[in-house]
Amino acid sequence: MGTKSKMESIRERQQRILKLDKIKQLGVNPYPYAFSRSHMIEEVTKSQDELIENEKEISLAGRIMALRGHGHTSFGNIKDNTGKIQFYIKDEVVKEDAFKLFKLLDVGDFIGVRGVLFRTRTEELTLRVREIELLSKSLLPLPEKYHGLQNKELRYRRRYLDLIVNDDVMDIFVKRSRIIDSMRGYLKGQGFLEVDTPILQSLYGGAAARPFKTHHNSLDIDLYLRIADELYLKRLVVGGIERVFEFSRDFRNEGMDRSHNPEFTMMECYAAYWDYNDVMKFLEGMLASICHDLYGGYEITYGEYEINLKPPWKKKTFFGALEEKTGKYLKDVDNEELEKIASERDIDVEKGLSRGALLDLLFSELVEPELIQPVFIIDHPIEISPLAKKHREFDGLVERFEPYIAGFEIANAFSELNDPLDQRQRFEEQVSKREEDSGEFHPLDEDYLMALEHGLPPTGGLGVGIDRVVMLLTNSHSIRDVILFPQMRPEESQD
RNA sequence: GGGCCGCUAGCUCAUCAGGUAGAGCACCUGCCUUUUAAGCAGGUGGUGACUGGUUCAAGUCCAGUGCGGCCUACCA
Repeated sequence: MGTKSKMESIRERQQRILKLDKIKQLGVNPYPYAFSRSHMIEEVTKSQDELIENEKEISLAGRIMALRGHGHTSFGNIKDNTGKIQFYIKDEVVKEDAFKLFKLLDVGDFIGVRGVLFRTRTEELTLRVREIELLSKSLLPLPEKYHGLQNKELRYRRRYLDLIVNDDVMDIFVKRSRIIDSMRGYLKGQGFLEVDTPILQSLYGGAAARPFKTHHNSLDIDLYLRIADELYLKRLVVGGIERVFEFSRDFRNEGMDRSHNPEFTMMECYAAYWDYNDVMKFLEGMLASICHDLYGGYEITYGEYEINLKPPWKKKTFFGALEEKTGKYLKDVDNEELEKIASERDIDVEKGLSRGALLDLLFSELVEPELIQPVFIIDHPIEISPLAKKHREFDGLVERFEPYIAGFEIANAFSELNDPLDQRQRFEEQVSKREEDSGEFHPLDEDYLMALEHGLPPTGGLGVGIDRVVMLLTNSHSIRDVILFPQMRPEESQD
């Protein structure tokens, strides 16, 4: 049978190819090179009174979104990146060939039009077309004009259609871009330098996650896609870049769900001479500023919640928050007791979990879901924070914080561990624990330790989950709605 | 990984109890010089995700596979 092409079964495509031939017979190139437009549609809408009054000839370009033919005339709509406008074309107004061409156009085609604005009987702003140019002929039809594209699978796989048809989707990705601009501007305004560090790393680190593995042919070595850029950025602080940041695409070879995509974007930044208190102030200020840039205020709606991002945000210690829920201060409580507390609350506990894992579990089950308004959870147990500096006051804790908003963690930060001998010891503990768990060999990052031994100043560091921030600020409930091309299984297996 | 649900025309969806499929939009033909989910008349379009089973007969029942959605778990 050979390959069955879905395309070839579409009759409409064949119809459009016939039209394409007729267009060529008119001497028209259906795929010309450029078109100069005088206005964007949004500008036209804004200054419509003036444009109508002066009968100013304008030119617009865009995709045909609708056609309503009436014999000798036609109405239609074109859409550009700023909006949509109705046009009106009448056979007596345009040249004969132009009307012939128009009759061969379809919804989905790109056109350029020149003419003068007027208002119809129903007061709709409309361009009376004097000249029309085909800018690109489309062969496949757009989704249905009223219901649009609903099927989520198709929306993710053919995001371009989703963007054409669902304005709110376009809006999310415009906002995503603006959020990143705003964050970058804020960082630069505070003297941070943007850098690029390796994505292909021979040794991965900076987080606890399984990596993607690849191979470099001419070096004949295995490489990993980074799971974090933390260790490289701190090398740069050692190198004298006192404030440094990177928007880092990270890759983690783990499960996917509403808040995890295998590749995602993290903004990490490091500032010499800051501790985690400084970072907290910085972060709340930055997020509030981004929100203000976007919406002109600090209040946002996320699902059923009204959230206020205005600083200062509350702070709760990790164990303090747990104590509120369990009535017990758990810092010095042993594993057996922790397991008991979990099972009393119907939390499934696997046997042999480490103390850190148990605490983490209790926290995410009991505390996390209730952290709706912005709050900094601070001073985590040392077991789950191998890169954070020991707490200046409390034994067994580190100077770390995680801000929670709307029930999920949006960042992770600490006073960076800059004692090279302490770091070595913590790495060694991590490594042996991981080897126990997975049976794999995990080499120490000696190169990073060497950098630390040359001296890292006191440093505050921060990693912000960009996708989650975008979710929060666009009221999106799946990470797939804020990533243009989320990871999907291939549609057809290749033979 | 587990549970539930979905997959029917390009798109959005029907098809109640098994009798070889329908609508709207889109497309084609005709009519229509201010319409806007334009209208009117006529028409084309389906390997019912895929594979197998039960049955005289399967989109419909059963099993498996694929892809997806929601929930859940794992994972920071």
